[in-house]
Amino acid sequence: MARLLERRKTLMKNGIYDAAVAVLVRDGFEALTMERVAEEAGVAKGSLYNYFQNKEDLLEFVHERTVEPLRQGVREVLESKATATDKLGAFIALCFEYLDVRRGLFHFLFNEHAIHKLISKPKTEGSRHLTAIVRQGIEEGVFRPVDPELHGTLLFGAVRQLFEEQLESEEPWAVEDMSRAVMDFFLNALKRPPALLDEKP
Amino acid sequence: MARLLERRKTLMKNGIYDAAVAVLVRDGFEALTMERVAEEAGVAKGSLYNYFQNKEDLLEFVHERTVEPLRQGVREVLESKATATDKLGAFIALCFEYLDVRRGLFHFLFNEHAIHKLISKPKTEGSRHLTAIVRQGIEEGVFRPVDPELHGTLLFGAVRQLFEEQLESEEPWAVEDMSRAVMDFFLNALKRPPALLDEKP
Amino acid sequence: MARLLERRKTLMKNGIYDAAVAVLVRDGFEALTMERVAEEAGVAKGSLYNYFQNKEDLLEFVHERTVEPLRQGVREVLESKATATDKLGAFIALCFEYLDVRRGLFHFLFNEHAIHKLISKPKTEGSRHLTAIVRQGIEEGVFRPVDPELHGTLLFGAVRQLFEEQLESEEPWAVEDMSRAVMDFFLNALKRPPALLDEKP
Amino acid sequence: MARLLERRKTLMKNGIYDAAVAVLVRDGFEALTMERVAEEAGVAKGSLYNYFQNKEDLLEFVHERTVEPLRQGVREVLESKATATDKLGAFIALCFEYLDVRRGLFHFLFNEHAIHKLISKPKTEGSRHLTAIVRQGIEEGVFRPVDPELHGTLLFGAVRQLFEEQLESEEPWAVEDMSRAVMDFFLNALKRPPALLDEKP
DNA sequence: CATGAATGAGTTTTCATTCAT
DNA sequence: GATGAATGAAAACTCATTCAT
Repeated sequence: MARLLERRKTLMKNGIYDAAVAVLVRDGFEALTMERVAEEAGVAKGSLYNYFQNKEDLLEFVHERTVEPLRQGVREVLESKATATDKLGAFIALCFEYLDVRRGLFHFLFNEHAIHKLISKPKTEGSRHLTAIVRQGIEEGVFRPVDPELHGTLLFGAVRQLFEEQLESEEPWAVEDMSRAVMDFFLNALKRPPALLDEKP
Repeated sequence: MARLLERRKTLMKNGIYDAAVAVLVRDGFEALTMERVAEEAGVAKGSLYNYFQNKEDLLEFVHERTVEPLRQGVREVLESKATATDKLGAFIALCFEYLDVRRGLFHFLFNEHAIHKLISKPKTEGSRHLTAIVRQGIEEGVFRPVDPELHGTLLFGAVRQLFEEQLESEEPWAVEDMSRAVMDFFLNALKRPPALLDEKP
Repeated sequence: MARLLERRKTLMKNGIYDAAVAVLVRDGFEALTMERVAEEAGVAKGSLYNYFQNKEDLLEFVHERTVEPLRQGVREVLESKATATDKLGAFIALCFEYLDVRRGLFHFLFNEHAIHKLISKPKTEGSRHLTAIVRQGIEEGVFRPVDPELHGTLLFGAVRQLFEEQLESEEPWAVEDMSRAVMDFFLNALKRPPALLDEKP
Repeated sequence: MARLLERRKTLMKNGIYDAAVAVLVRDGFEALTMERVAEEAGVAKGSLYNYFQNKEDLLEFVHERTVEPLRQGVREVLESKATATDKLGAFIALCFEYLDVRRGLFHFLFNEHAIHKLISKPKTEGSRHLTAIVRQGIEEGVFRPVDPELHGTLLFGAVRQLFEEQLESEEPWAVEDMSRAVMDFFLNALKRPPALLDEKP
């Protein structure tokens, strides 16, 4: 019984989520009023408050639900037994595949100040992931002995920028091409000089 | 006489600019109401509308005026006769020096959605500059024959990310250290493999 | 069977009454929403409407049920065969004993405007009771020949004020002390001048 | 110049005050929305916020401005050199004269919970004044040696109750009659018994 | 009868913009 | 040009009441 109610609640939250995303993608953040979300969701304004305490709450939910799958995927890659190089490739592929699906929405998620207040972490979360990969790569001896923190940041920034420009590009690249190109860039930036290949770090 | 009026107008705009920046840095974007700007500038709310058509206009001005010096510096570097490598170094140094001065303000400029609407260009402007440098480097034969567009984007993203994380960092790096580290990263990502040094691109 | 249903209904109303009082005492009138009452009573919001037509109805019930015992006690005193002096004493004692039990709740009952709309009578009801006592006392020849209406009002006001100040007092008096002191005041205000004791009114 | 602006501001506040009072008297407290006040005052809703920070502020102003004259009068009486008996008479007269002017409004001021929160003092302020008078009367030897605190409260309550009942009465007394009757009551309640005049208190 | 999600009118508050002085 | 009071549209949020299950 409680299960049924839970289901209903989830269904409703999903509907509201979809509505919010639709408004966001179509009209942008400024247009995201409770009224419009309700309208889009086909419910009354007041009903939104049966599922979210306030607008901030709803925004947080939208962000969470949107980013979670990507974050989850990245986490799995990170925790796998793969080599740093493979993780790097997987990370990049994940990002761009995800981009492909959620184009419009991400524009909001990546840029919104109001959201940034809530989620100062996510921006650096990517950096931290890449930092971990870089560190692993160095330990595996396939990457140069660079500062992992710094290079994690730089690599993440590179991905993010491409991500964002693709987001608004009129003629975006194919996901595979982007992934390959970025991977190439990363490996060149990190790979040990050939002359040193026989040295052990 | 017209000259004098022009001068007055400029003076006033400067005062308003300073006020807006002060509010922005101190209280954030949400607090940036016309009222507060006027108050901070020591003029009447209505007077703002003698110098700017509307809030959007003022915001654009703030952005323009803030970014312009950096943009100008970058342009000069770009148009100079220096080698790609030197331009790269100069570009990076310029960015981080600028960051050092305007910390608080940039937080707003880089993250604010409302602003982003107005200034979709600047974000890609950096990419274009670096694209130009990369292209020059390739022509000069010191960089690998990569896709300049893509690598311009990636490099700019790397700088931007570091820039932003430094913006909110509790213990930021020294500007010189950052510049050197980033330069190192860039050169490694772009330099021609030693084995190919004698080939002509 | 109808009897049984009646019982159930009464039980339910009692539960709702208790809940409403609990909210009122704990959180004040502004917090008395149907939702909170239902929650406190452990029933669904909609169920309240099976027992009360609307909020106003419920409020009226709360008032009635709260004041009724006091009113009943007063009525019994009034209708008894006691002397005016004894009735006066009993009235005062009743009031302050009642106060002692319902402190928090009365704060609401005595001061709330919304309630006053519903219950313009009760305020004057006390006056009327005391008017009756004064009238009896005059007839019995123990009170001065004053205007019973006016003095009923004045005496009731005196009790009420003390009542209310005690309600919010940090260190309230003992009930007996208060009763004695007020009785003394009343008798002095009403008693016939000793010199006139042998005159008939 | 500043004087002029000050004047304008005061004028406006007066207008808003009048409007608020009109709504209050005509339609009661529940009907006192910012919208209705604005409408009644013939200004825009937003304009109210140029003179009052929020609704609470406005309410406080209404209360203050309404009660102040009475309070001022009472204060002057209290601080005068008159005898306790005269002060008592003056106090009573003041109250009822004031009542005569502000009938409808007082209903709100005396009963409103929301207001009471802001002004827990005023209710007891009257008690304190009468306490002072009683104390003076005892010192002057014209009142019985009663507890001034208690009797201040009782007397104030008596006045207040009469005040309130008159407020809603269909056929109110003349102010002079009321004053005389109450004064008579007070003096009887407080005067020293003639037979005991030679005893020491 | 019990439930509690849905409703939507109503409330406070903000703020860019206008305009009379 | 300067001023700042006036405006009013728009936003977030509340809550008594209804009604399908």
